[in-house]
Amino acid sequence: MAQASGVHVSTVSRTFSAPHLVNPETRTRVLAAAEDLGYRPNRAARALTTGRTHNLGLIVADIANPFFSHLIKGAQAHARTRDYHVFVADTDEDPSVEEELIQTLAKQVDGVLLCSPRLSNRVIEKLHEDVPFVVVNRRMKGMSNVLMDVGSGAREAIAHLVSLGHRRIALLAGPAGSWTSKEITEAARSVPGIDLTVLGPNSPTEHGGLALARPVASSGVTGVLAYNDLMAIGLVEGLTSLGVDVPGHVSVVGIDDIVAGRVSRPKLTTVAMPAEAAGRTAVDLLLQLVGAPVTPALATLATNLIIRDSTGPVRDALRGDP
Amino acid sequence: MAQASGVHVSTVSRTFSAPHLVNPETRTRVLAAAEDLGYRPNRAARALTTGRTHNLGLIVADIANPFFSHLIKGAQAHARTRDYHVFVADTDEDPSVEEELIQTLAKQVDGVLLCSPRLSNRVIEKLHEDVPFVVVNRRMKGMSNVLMDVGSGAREAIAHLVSLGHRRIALLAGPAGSWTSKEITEAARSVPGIDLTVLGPNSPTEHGGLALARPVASSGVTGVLAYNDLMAIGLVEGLTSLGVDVPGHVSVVGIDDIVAGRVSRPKLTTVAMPAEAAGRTAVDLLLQLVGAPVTPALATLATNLIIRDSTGPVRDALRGDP
DNA sequence: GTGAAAGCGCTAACAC
DNA sequence: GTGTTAGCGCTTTCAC
Repeated sequence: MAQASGVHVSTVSRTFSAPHLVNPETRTRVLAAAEDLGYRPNRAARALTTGRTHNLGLIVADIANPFFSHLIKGAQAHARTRDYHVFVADTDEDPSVEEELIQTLAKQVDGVLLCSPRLSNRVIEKLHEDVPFVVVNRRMKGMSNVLMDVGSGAREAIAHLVSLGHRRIALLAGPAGSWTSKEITEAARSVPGIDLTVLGPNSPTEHGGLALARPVASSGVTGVLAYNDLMAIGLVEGLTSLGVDVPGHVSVVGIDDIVAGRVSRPKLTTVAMPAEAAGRTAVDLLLQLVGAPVTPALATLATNLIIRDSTGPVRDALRGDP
Repeated sequence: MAQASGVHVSTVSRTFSAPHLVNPETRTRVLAAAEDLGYRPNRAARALTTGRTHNLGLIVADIANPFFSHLIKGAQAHARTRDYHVFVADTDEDPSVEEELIQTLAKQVDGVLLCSPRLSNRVIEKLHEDVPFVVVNRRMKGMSNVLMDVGSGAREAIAHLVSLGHRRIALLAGPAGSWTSKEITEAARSVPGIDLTVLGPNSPTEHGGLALARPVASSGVTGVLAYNDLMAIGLVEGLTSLGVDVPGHVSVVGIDDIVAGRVSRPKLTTVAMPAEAAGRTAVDLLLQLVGAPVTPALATLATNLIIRDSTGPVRDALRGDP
């Protein structure tokens, strides 16, 4: 490449990384040579000297979960516009996998997007010494955070249930170690005048919800807020097959607003989470952290309740029914 | 690290890449030092000399499409067990983005998984000179392929419609450039005794299906096979809001078997595609290609029809109705 | 079994 | 404006 254009390698280098420092004519010549040799600077080699890999790591609990897949889509699309590639990794909800992943990725990326980590604060803080983080859906002091205001979403959801006459309400918690689950639980507990039952921790999947149908049915609650839509959908399935009508006997609210919730019957009432926006925002925060280690930033994204058909008024027969 | 353990760098190197060549005692000492310094060999630097990056590229049309997100999950999980990281990129169905992506990724990975590419054969063949490929859901001579037997799935679906008395059938095609779409179309055309209308190309999304509700309703067909579940779901939504009952007036079959199809009402009859398995298989083929450029392999994965509630018998009133 | 030296492809001073 | 040199962190002959 250097000899193909008749210049020294350093001139080739400058043509790509600091074009203004090279004579326009030379530049044209180098670019032309690059064009027909199909030459592109090797990013790995470049990383070795600059210390910038132009890669990002993105770690989620479950790639196939629609919430995360939208987040990934947003993050990846945004990263690409900034000339960054992104490694995507799935922990399968396993904290030890999460830790291992961060460690092996650390040297290969300029920063990592940690989404809904299940690791303890202590471990996250330790790992943070090796690589910049942006933590999504968890409050971590000293790091940039992208949070969704799921607490107020949960309060809104419960207020909606209360307005329909529900007093005995169940909260289906998410996985252990989930910040979101803790936020929801606290928010729900802060609502006065209701009789709250917290069930969990649970696997945040359709199957996890399905397994809760019997406990929910026998608990006597008339309203349910689930950790996410997948669980809510599983619960509705299970309840229906038990002969419990939704929303006739029990009202169900999910969280996330995934497609499956919009098309299931009854259509799922849910707290919408801006997953793609979270991905974009997280990339922004991470990239500004990479440029110059500034003060960690905190972004909070609004959620909002979408009322559909899985919630309805308490039936007289059940009011006060133990 | 070298001096921390009192040995030369080359010994450290050997400890990690060829442990059997180093004295057990020395090895223990080096490993211990690595442990408390948190040292890990820099993969980018290693790649520079070995030519193996231990990275894979994975390019899909739409990360948020459940079919692809499951494929990604399978590929990524399997890659991790082989000590590979994976870059995931989304083309948004845009061929030029696809090409650019492959080019920037080429030098950074040992190979790429091209899923449902929209590029022309010629361009793919040219790009293949730069980096090994495994192509998923498209037949490409000279490269390893992972195919799903969607042709026989489509035939099975249509046979099912025919057995219910349907003769006037519409096929909702997918995006231009989609091999799968072409396969389905050919398969459908090969079925004798039906009156087939092909509508498309279309955007392979819920919205794409929704937009087809009116054309389908006015076409007089009684059975529909859609390019994927997302479109089928959108179509059902649109049909329903037009007062057309599914499966009363029109029977609908999708392809993929995503969660949303299982929970929508009516539950969607569909051709199940083994997305996760495809991801795993593709990684296997790619890795064996990387080791030693062997003969490209071809893997064909079976599909199967899942009959649910969106298909039913033709109603007498409509039989023969124009 | 281990050290020394060269080199992977690039960038970053430093000369000229 | 461009060439020279050194060096990023590793692997890989080649000696010993």
